[in-house]
Amino acid sequence: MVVYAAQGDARRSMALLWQGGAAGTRSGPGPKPGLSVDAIVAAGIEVADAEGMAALSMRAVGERLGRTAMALYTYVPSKAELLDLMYDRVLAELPTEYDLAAGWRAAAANWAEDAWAFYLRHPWVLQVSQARPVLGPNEYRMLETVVTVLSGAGLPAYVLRRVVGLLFHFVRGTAQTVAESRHAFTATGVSDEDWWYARSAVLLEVAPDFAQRFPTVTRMESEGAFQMRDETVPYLEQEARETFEVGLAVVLDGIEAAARRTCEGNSESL
Amino acid sequence: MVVYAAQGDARRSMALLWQGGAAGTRSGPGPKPGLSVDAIVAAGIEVADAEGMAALSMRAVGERLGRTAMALYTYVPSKAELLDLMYDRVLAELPTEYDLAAGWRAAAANWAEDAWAFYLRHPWVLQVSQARPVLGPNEYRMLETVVTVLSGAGLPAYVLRRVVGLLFHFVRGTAQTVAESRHAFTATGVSDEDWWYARSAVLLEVAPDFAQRFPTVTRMESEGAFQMRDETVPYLEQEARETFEVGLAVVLDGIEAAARRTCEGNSESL
DNA sequence: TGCAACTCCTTACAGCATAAAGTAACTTCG
DNA sequence: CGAAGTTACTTTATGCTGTAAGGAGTTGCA
Repeated sequence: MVVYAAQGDARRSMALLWQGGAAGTRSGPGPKPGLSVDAIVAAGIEVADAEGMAALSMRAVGERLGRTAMALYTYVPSKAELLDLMYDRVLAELPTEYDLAAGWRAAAANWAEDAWAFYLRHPWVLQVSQARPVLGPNEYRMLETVVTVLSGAGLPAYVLRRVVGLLFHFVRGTAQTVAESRHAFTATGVSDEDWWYARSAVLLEVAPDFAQRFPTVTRMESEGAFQMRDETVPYLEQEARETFEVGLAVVLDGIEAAARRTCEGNSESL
Repeated sequence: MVVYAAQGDARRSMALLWQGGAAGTRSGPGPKPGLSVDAIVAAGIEVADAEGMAALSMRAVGERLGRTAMALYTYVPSKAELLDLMYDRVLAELPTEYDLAAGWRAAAANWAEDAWAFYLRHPWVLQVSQARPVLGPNEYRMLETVVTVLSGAGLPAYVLRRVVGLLFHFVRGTAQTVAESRHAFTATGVSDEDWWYARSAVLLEVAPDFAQRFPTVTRMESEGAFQMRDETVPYLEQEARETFEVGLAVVLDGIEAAARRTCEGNSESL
């Protein structure tokens, strides 16, 4: 389930994002507002954190506030705008200050670690589409942070801009695997171990020639066999964690290599 | 919209995946089957290719075959299993042979290019969850291909396994940006250019202090400004394409660095 | 000729976003 | 002080979704 940014009235959504719910309190006729944009956004985040993106419905958010779904439409133009606001609000949690004294590489690793933890705290954020982004203040704040950290590598602006994308895709992708693994557990009640055990047994039955058909995979699986580090953390989650750690090192190595090439003066020889 | 793999009867789904719809033709009482698993899977792929994952409904697939939605349940246990079959079937399109004579790096770049094109031909594939994977024959075939190609780098199995994950996350992530950008266009009719033009105008109104608040981003945007290469390809799509190209080079550099460290004998010093 | 098996259809249900219309509360103006 | 106008919120309704339940019609074998 990918959820797309609101494509309606740009002026209204951007005002909600950048100027908060109200630009000055209202004082006209009619009953006093019992809700606020802020309260609705907060309730939306609570629902999404607790039950996931699929459970985020206008009914659910309204219910949490003691209202019907339709009551929310007084404050928020549509579900898409509500999600934009939730997304930008929750991004405020991310730190912005990273010590560059120990080098950009350590700072970048720390940022990636914080972002990873953030995505796992709010896994629904991974389902917000990245094309045609929300363009809220906290999205730019996060971007400013990453760009500042990676600027230390001394890449030309052209490369820097794309490397930021690479880092985002990588962190989001690995975090998503963990998020989906957790979702599968809560949805089915079957642990990663039990799932894998059952599946691989059936796999052997159904494809007895597996090792002949896929020799390289078979060899890698046996030689690079996974070592359980922590019995309390599910199998697939530990795998994803190691992909994150090893992959991050590889990505940072790659950035260093690109920077080195820049210094040697032939930054365009990709 | 992430769609998860079927979690039902493992034996039945795996048999469908590995042994085709029927293990031997049926010859008992009752009317002759008018459909087949193959035909249903093909129709599903057609729907998903043409209208996207969100439009893939049992009703839509049935309609394409001149049946009702419920007719499909005679052949396929549920929508989740149908999607597993669609996923594995469509993966058969990917090439498996890459010439390693020119080095693993060129082969890996070629594979990434083919995978990127594949994902953009079938963007709905990007919405199939990667945790608790489908485990079909073509998924393993693709994995075998990638592992074979990357084996050329001489990484230890432990690292190789994780690097495969990195490469997948990266290719899928960049392709997804393009897929979502295209989706946004067909869904709204607004081009990337028009969208960005309208949004950035409002952004200036609503955040006049943008350059002070986000100086590093502002500097990167102006220095690394995007140069339109091809007027016929949308803006965000060209951006994503460049992230793919630059990012791929960085990732392959990183793999080379990891391999070099391995040769020097301290592969674990990440 | 029955009977069992099988394909396929109709109907039904709960849940989704949101349009439209109605009710009640509140301020302001005459 | 009462009417008018504005606003908060509710109810109702529409067309989607996956799939459970039950029924109709077709076929092969006893």
